[in-house]
Amino acid sequence: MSEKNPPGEPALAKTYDAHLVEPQIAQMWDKAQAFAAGAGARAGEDTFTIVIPPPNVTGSLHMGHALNNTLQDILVRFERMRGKDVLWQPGMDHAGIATQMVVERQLMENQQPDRHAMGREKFVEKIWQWKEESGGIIFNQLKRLGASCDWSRERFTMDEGLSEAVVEVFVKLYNEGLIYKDKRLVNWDPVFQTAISDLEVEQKEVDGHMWSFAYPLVDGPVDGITEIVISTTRPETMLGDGAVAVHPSDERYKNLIGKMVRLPIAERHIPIIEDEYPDPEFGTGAVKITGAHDFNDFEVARRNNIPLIPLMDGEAKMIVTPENNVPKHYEGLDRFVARKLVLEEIEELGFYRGVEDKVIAQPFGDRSGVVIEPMLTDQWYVNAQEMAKPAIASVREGRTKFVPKTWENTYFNWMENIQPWCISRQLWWGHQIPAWYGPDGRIFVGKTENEVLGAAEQHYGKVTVLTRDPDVLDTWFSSALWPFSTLGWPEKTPELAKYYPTSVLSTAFDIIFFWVARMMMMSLHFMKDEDGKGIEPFHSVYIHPLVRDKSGAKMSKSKGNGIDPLEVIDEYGADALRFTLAILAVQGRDVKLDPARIAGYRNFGTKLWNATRFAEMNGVKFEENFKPQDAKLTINRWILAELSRATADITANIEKFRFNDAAGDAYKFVWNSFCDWYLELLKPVFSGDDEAARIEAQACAAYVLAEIYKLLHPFMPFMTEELWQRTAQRQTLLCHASWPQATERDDAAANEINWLIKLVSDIRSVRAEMGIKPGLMMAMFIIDADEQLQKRIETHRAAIGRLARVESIELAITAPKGSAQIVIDDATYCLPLEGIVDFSEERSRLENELKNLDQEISRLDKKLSNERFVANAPDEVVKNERAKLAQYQSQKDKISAAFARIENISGK
RNA sequence: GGGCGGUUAGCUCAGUUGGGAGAGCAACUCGUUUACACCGAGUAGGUCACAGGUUCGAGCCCUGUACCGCCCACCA
Repeated sequence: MSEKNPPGEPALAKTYDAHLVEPQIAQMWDKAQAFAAGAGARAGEDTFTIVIPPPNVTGSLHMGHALNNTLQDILVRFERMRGKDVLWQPGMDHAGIATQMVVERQLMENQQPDRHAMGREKFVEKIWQWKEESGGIIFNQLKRLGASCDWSRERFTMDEGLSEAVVEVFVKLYNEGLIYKDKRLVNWDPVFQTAISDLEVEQKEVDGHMWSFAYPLVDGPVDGITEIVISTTRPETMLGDGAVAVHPSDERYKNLIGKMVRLPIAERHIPIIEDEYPDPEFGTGAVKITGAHDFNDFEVARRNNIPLIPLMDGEAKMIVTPENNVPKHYEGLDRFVARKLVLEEIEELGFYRGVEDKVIAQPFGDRSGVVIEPMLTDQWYVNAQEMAKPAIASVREGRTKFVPKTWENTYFNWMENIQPWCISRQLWWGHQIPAWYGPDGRIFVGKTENEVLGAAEQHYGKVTVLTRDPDVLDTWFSSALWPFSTLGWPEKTPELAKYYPTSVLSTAFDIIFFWVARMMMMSLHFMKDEDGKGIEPFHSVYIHPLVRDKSGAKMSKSKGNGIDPLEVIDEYGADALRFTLAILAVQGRDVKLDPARIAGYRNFGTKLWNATRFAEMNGVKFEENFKPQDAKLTINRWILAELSRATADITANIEKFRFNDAAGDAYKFVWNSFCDWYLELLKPVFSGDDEAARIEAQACAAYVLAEIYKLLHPFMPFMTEELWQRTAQRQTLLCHASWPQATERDDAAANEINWLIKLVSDIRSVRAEMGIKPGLMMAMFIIDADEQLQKRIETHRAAIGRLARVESIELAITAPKGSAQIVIDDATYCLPLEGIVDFSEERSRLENELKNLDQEISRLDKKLSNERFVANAPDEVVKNERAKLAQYQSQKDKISAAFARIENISGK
């Protein structure tokens, strides 16, 4: 007689302590350099590269970062386990305006001299100092999240190599005529006193007014008309008017074209011109033209040769010049103060013609939050229209794909209407533009000062002093080079050869224009194959959802509804946060994050932990020699089949970026299949007399657990690595273990266990509905049990007994008096209830079942008696429906019989 | 003004080629049998926004309507 197998003392603690484990695991990975480029790769496999969207050097981790980097890490860990040569390239960008802002504020707070007093060189030095001390804290935060970047390869957009790339690109594009300098209107931020690009301007609707002013005709009435009335939402700009425009078709003004009007206050004479721009239906149909402070007016002025008359300085304060002839008392006034004054004076002068309230769209600087002023300045531009062409073609022709695909529309829409990209910024922090000016203003562009000095000498015929352009480049200019500059370009490094092009880019939709589009343009221009064709920087662009709070509002500091990922990690662990974000990351829909969900998925981790603990208590040990295909026990064959199915599903879903489905598949397999049924069904095996069965079960459980650790590793890297290390003498880290393979499934075993699950569930339902005490052991009798069923009963007698609280199972010809009866397939299972419960309960239960069956049967009946269905539907569908109907019919017969018996017994 | 997305259980959402409406959470009823109360067993809950159409058959495809959200756009 073999000895029972008593549960052993567990070595694992009762609950998992993320706080304790995560730093230890992180350290272990770090020590092993587990995430270095190519670490764990198997020979003959492809490379897999992701460049991290570089966070701002000033940044700290918010939920959007947590989501994006979790998803990237899932991909990276998944591919690494698949044996690929993986590089996840980390780095950050210098964030021109943001960083300069931070340091300037710091100077102010410490009552130190401001940057102007300090001078450029010292100020930039100060920023570098700030960067060393407080920049890049986000990297430690990403490490806490478990991001498996190759941290040894960290880059910074301002470091030496990347700066070299920037200069190289600028000079080349300049020489090709794709970068040029131009004087035109730009979006000017009066707070930061720099130009910004269109993308950094946010149009917002605000309550405003539209005022009307009259400009009198200089040479007296025409057709009885003495003045022309214009409307404006920005009265102060009238001081800079260069003309009044009307539509050529506008009969009202036909005879006024070419006449002069007097501009009040500025007391200048300006012409009435015709142009297609004014809409005769809108307002008075006459538009004032302020070419130097309005984008539309600028175009009108340009094509009609109307002078552009600037009114403001860099702080958007009024200036007085001979050209604008603005009265002296306006000098230095803020534009909004000047607005009031113009209104007052116009009214005093008698030219005021009314006002109406109006919602107007106004441009705001995305960083400064103040109203942007269109200003006439010299700036550097990229000919984006030209560079967009190959970038559009790549997506059109499917060489780069967006996921979800719908974002391609957004991409095309923007790319096809792209405007020149203003790349110069009047800041000090950034890549200074490699352009120098001669005494006559001639431009010399080159990689180094020596290079341009040589060129200047040649041009002027003597050594000439040049002045360098003080401006720096838009931060996005250097970010646009990220996929190749981080790999060493312009040097021909082995990394560049190996890891470019990258595989996937993961980012938020609002970055498509800022970054994705520009990486496409730059990469296609500079990275060429042997035939000179541009190579796309990545094959897939995954656009991740936005994280919102649980009621759908955007998380923001000002609203105070943000959830700090670091606080979440402190409370629940990084694994819980990651799993939650992954299972919520549905394509094409925002993530609404409810903290309750995080607790729920933390529980999932605990569940797995305890499953391992339970296994350990029952002598489950990893057996190198266990061969899943040789498993004999039905229950083992079943769980292996389920494992295979889960493996296939999870793999396919990660490949498709369906993170929520992948996480959901893993969740269901672990909790519902493995814990709820497999471990429960193994309990009698562990405590039973069949030693061979026990040994196989122990090995199989260990095997499945190990596969679970692998499958969950991309989602919950810390806990799974910990369990992996603790459950066997492992030669490898889990993060380098081979990703599971789906195998052939045993359908017979699946059928058998599904029957068992159904039987146990049904018995439990009946017991609960009848109000039978949970502890009460019952007898069961089976009618119409065929040979196969009898065999199954023998196999699973112990399991049924334990899980359904059934102490004896016997065959019978008829149902014993007063039984509850369950019909599964062709057999009827009877639980004698006499003396235990009232039969009215059982009667109504059976009635209910009959009602449901009748409904299904009549539905199918109707369907199948519809000739058109039988004629038109595929044969297979019709066959299935017929089979279902037959099954329901037979089930109905059995239940009717059971019902009749009950009626007999209760003597009703 | 143009474009995109959404509307499915009390809440948050799945539902990938049209073929018997699903999950998690919450609720309710029970409960400690070899792990886990961060647990187990069970129960209830839906006119798939609305109106048409295509089809043997529609949550899914088409048309329209309503409401919500987002993006882009220069009406002074």
